[in-house]
Amino acid sequence: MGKARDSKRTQKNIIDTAMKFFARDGFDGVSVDLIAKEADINKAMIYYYFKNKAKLYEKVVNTLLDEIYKQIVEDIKKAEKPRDELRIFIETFCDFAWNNPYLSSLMLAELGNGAKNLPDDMFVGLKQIFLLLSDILKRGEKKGCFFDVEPIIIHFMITGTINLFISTKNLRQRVAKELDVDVCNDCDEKELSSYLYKKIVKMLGEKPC
Amino acid sequence: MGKARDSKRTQKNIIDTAMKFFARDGFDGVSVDLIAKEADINKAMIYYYFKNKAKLYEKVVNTLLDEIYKQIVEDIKKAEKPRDELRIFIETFCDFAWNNPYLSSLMLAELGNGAKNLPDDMFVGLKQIFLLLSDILKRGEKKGCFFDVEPIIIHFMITGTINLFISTKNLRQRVAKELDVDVCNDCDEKELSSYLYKKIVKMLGEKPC
DNA sequence: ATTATAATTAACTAAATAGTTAGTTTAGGA
DNA sequence: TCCTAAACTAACTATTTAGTTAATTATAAT
Repeated sequence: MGKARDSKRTQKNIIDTAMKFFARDGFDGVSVDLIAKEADINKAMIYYYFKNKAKLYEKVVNTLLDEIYKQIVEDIKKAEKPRDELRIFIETFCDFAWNNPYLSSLMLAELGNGAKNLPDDMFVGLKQIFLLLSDILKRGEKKGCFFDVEPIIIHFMITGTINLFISTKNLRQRVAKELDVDVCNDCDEKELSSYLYKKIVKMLGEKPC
Repeated sequence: MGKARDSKRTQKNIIDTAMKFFARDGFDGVSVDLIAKEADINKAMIYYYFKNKAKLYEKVVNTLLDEIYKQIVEDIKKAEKPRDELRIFIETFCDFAWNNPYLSSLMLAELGNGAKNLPDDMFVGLKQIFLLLSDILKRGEKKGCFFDVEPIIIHFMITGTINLFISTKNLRQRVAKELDVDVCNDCDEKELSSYLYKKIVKMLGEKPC
């Protein structure tokens, strides 16, 4: 029944549980005791495998950012033109965040507080993703496909919007129940990404390429 | 020397200090002891005036959201056409957030975790601001000034981008130092809001009105 | 001046917290 | 089969935490 000792499984178990609670309650909002209890392991195992709480958090964020980065790099190979690259960047980011909703909460929390929980060599993950998009936009601009591009702002417009949309799912339902106002409650990730792409292209697009 | 008893001043002092630390470290990241120490008042005063930590947090968020809402409502009176309203919404939001940088961190933190720290009757502030923009966009759409508007997404594109840009000031400097890449470090709030307005109008604009 | 009340303080409690330690169990190779 | 190192446990410590309490000081109206 899988109760045998298995360090890989134990570690994954810890990371998955930690991810869930860090995303919901933030770094300071979760106790190591709780993570241990929810993961159904002895608390000392967390210190055994991850040294301390901060390192565990680091590992959690790193894991997510690394996965999404690799996924985008992989998907983007299919693209030929800058617009396709942009579309795939948006689609893949959106898809991944939709299916790993902890990512959005964690990214917003980290960016909101200036990545104070992330040590110097660790916010590499955030940089990588930004550089990927920045590169797409700049090459596109040189080719004349995009114009008047301010990469960091466009980056926030895309990833920020997706992260906010996903992490406010419950909040938006709450609003919709109380008010007679459309907050796109029935929109899924495909609709979000296609709307976003359409709008961003309209905003940046010079000629179609 | 202003050492005399003054309940108003004491309360403001507590709120201002709490705001600063809640923005930096989040609700769970700050202790009441620290706030008291930094505000140079006795901890019991916090409980005397605000009942408990959660209520203090509520007061802090409420204060900021209320101020910005009123400011936008005030400024927007000058507008005549929908595009002017949109421009003023962006400008005022941007200006206020730039000069009260705690707002951005707090908004991102609250939205990121689904406003779990905000009781039901309190995320009114967030709703109000959204409804203001939503109204501008919808009326503009009816008049044929904007087209294909999805209010909640546009709202996140505007406020999310501004909040992220402002709360990542330090982070962006760190990135710029390490990499040879432009992250708009010299941009001030005027440049941010004018770029944003220009792009949003290009994105939504049907005819100029 | 007296008094009631609002503002303030220091010292306290009980629970929760991150992290440790010393010892025990298990699996797999010799 | 025995031995060793990795995987695991229970019980602990020292600190920090939110919140309380009872007593004290200042203020402003009578």
